[in-house]
Amino acid sequence: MTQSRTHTCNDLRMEHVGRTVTLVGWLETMREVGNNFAFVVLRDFYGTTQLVIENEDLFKAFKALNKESTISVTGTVRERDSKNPRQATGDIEVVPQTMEVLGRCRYNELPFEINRSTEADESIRLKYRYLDLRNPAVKQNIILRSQVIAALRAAMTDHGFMEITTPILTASSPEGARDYLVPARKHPGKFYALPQAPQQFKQLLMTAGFDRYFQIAPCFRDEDARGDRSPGEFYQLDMEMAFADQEDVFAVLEDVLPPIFAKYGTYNIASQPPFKRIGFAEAMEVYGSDKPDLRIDLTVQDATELLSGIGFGPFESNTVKAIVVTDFEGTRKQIDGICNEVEVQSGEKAYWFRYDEAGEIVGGIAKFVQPVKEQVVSALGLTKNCFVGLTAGKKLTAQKTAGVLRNKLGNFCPNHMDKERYEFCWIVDFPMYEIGEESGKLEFCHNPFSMPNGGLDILLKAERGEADPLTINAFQYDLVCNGVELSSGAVRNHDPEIMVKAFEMVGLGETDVKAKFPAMFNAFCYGAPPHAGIAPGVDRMVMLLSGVETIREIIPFPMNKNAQDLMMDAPGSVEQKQLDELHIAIVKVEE
RNA sequence: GGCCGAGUAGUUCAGUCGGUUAGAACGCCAGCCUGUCACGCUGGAGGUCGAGGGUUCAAGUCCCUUCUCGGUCGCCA
Repeated sequence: MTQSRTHTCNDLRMEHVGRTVTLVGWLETMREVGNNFAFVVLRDFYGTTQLVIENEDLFKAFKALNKESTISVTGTVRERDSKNPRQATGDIEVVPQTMEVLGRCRYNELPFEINRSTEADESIRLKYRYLDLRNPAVKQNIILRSQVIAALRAAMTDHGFMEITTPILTASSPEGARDYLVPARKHPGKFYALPQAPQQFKQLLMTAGFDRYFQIAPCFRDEDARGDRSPGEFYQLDMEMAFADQEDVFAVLEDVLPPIFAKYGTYNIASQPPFKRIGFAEAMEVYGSDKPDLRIDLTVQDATELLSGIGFGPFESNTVKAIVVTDFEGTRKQIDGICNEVEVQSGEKAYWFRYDEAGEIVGGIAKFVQPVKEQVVSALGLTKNCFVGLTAGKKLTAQKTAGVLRNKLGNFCPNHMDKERYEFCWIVDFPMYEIGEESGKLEFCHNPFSMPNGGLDILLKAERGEADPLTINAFQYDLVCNGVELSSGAVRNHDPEIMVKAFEMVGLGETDVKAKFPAMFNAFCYGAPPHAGIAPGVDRMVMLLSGVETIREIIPFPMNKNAQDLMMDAPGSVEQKQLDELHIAIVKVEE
């Protein structure tokens, strides 16, 4: 019978000296110093403890073991001759009298060294994720994830929200991302779909009379991966409130998120409520992005009138945007580097000139700016030793490129960006409709569930030609933190009549609404409460808090870029019998 | 799907102008070492240079094809 542990590998301190203890864990390393004498590092979830082997039999037993075997040792705690201040248990060591092997590691060579696993090739880390996770630094991100989720649950519950689970097997939704389909054995030729989000269910919960719902909800979308977007599945803090509007939703998240960011984040400073609110149009105009990083104090100015006619080709009959950077210190090479990065990321060129110490326009496109120097200096408010970054193109292109340039300049200039904090903002007043690039016709800009600002009246006005549909805003909002889009939400359209009218604007009608969202449309005909909600991405939140570069670092068992689980070997083949039961035939398609 | 980058020992990488037996560090194995903690010292094993084809007297290196991985754009209402 194995003696159970009396302490963890992070427990023992000077006060325990002289005690007999039992520790369990993984054999991390063995340092032989002399004959029949060695130091062993034992590691468990909580930490590490040094063992000293002085006994010949034990020495042989340990030497015969491969690293990463699990063992149990019973021995005496002793003060160390030479203490290690970098180890929590560094003042003491344990002298084992007995050692029992609990789980032998069969391999003397591992795919990578545990404590340096992050340096290994990612495919190998993913295949041996259970070894990768033994690395305390890797494990820490998963611990953080667990703590953040626990804190979110507690905060939401405190605010009167109730966690309710919604179906994982549901119906395919006609719009949005590509669905993951599941064949229905009892219904040949038909399919379930995994939910892209619990969107419709949470709105139905509101209609059913639940007042405040939330869920740490798994969402499934069959779209290609990114550094900050895991393929296949991700988690949202999904929430919805009945008889509530935009202000109610904002108030909840402004209350819930800052303390959690301040407590668990790499940086311990977070925006205090109320978060800054920026209209979509203003965000594009001033920050060149609908997810501005407010840690950067630079803004975009319009310089179309000023510079489009100065004879510089790329500016000719285009919108021109300028970003003025005061007290700029950068070499020609660094400026070229920034412009090059902008071009790689946006596909558009950035231009520049400087207003130097002597009050001269120099560098970049200075030659073209020189003749209008006085106007430029006064219009852009230039002070000596200024850098001016410029972008051009059609309005949206010039704005977006300026947004990329703004980020690059901010990250380059420490005096224009205080990185060590979390800056939240709301982006509000998204347009309800846009002209589709391919169709050339009016389309929903974001999603058809949002309530138009102005309700039925504004839609009727637009129908009568008294209002431009492109100026209609939706009660829709994004929460942005440090340039990352954390979530989208909206006041929902809970009125069947307004739903139909909203669809009619884009050439659809009641039949389409009923066909696409039958449950919701029918439900709303039985008396629906006005409701609003939002769904911050849990993975992105944890990513921001931990400061890691890729989303895979904060997912316990991530898939690779091609949506494969290398550890479980998924997706994999199945037996013919399974396919037969599901009425599925595999057909080879010639490319 | 497009573009960019990478693929050489168990791992991370180097490998010049195409030219001798493809190297280093860590890991592994053996020996030595009684206060190490990235222990140290000595020695050793370990390679289909992602795969296939081509050019050449000669290819890790040049050319073509292809596979895999990562980044990015498309995509993600």
